[in-house]
Amino acid sequence: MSVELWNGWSRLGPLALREGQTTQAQIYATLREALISGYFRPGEEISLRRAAMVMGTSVTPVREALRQLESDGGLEVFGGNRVLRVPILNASELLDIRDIRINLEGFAATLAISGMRGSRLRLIDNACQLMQRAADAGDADMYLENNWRFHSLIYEAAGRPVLMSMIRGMWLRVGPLIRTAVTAPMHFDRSMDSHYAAMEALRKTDAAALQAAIIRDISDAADDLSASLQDQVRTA
Amino acid sequence: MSVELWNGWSRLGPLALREGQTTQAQIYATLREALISGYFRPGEEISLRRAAMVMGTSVTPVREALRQLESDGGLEVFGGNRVLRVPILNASELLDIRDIRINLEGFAATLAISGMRGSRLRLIDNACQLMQRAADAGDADMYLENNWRFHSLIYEAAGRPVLMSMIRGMWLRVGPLIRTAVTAPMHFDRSMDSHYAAMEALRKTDAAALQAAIIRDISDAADDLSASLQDQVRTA
DNA sequence: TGCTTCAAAGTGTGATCTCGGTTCAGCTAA
DNA sequence: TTAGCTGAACCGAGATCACACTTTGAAGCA
Repeated sequence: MSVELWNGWSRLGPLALREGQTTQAQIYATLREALISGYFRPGEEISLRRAAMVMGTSVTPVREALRQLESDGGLEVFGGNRVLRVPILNASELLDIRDIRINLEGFAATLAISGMRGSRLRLIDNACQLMQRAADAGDADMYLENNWRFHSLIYEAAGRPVLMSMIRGMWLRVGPLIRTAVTAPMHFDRSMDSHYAAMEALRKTDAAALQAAIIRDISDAADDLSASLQDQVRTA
Repeated sequence: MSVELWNGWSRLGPLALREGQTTQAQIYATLREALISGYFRPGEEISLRRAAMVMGTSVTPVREALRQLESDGGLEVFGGNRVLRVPILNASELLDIRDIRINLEGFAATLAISGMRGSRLRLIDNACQLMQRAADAGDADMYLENNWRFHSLIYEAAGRPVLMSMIRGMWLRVGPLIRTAVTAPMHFDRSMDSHYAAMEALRKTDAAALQAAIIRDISDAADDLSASLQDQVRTA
């Protein structure tokens, strides 16, 4: 196991133990955020013992957290040794996920309009501006963070917790790929076009237009993800 | 803890250890099927040690299986003691789940037409007939078993594993309620109407008609579930 | 009779240990 | 030089134990 493969852990550290939450829940939340943010590369292996060492706990809570992530599709077992790794998606799985996202996030968008308040709209607008700034500066970290914030703020307005958790599950699966997708030519520009269209639809409280903008964003992203899939195979 | 609450376990027994599968995976699969089939009532508590005793294993694999089910929404933590129990859904969660099902299962239905083969169609027809027979005999167990088989056979024809797993997750959440829903007046008749409509659409390879039949089935079931929700609150 | 108290039983959580298996570097022998 | 072997290191899986906490029910008191 080369150290280079473990760069995902370099952004993480020992757990800052908070009361009222189980260790397992904190590890799960930490790793899920890391996966959505693309800290781990597709194919990167996650070892129980090493993870426990980084987190400063025993393997027991780590195991349960990783098992949960496996159940969510954020990790997969690999090889005869049953090592857990970040899934390497193929084209058909990507298509599968894209269509689910179009259905669920498109539906959430139509519901979001009626649940939209001024304060939330300002937060969404803020996230949109920060994305633009990140795109101008070429800051992928800042861009991805605010991209998730932008979308989740919209979907949360739908007031559907179960729907929200399913959407989050989809982002967990594509997270590790997104970081490579943003390097696609013109990705920022095309993506921001959809985001501005969504903002306009939100201001006009036009549910159909918002849904269309969201669906276009997902479709464009899926195209770039497919392209980065080729790179991934080529460099593997 | 009264023994009466534990009737869900009476249908389960010690694990028949199969090779090539981890104990944890077998426990998870067993309990998920039991939940989908409605063996456990909403609010029923699941204890690690008791479950381990029934399964004939230690608590470790049971713990991971239950944690996974909690992550899927099939179980929830309850009270200060963090006991796991079968979730008691409220009306808004039911609405949330219904709409997700309409989106995902409706979408899967449209895809299923092109992936349909004669052999699969015969299996679906068989499940439909068994459902009718169970409805005539008032056999809820047999009805529910073939209901899930009927629907899953259709959705699997879409050839979308991720979509399929998300649909299964939704059934896991409503499973414990369905058993009480089938006692609703005319439930069998209305449900079988939709099923026959689906069969006809399958034979005509009419995607739109199949989608409409599935959506109607889900909507009707949701109405009966809401009604059974009232009973649940009243008897609690 | 009704209330408080307290101990026993039950709960999940996390750490530790053993086990069987895989992986891989380094050595031996052809 | 290379094919094959070997042993150390590492992996996850599962059992067991200690611990803190909650629940519960019966005893004891007002």
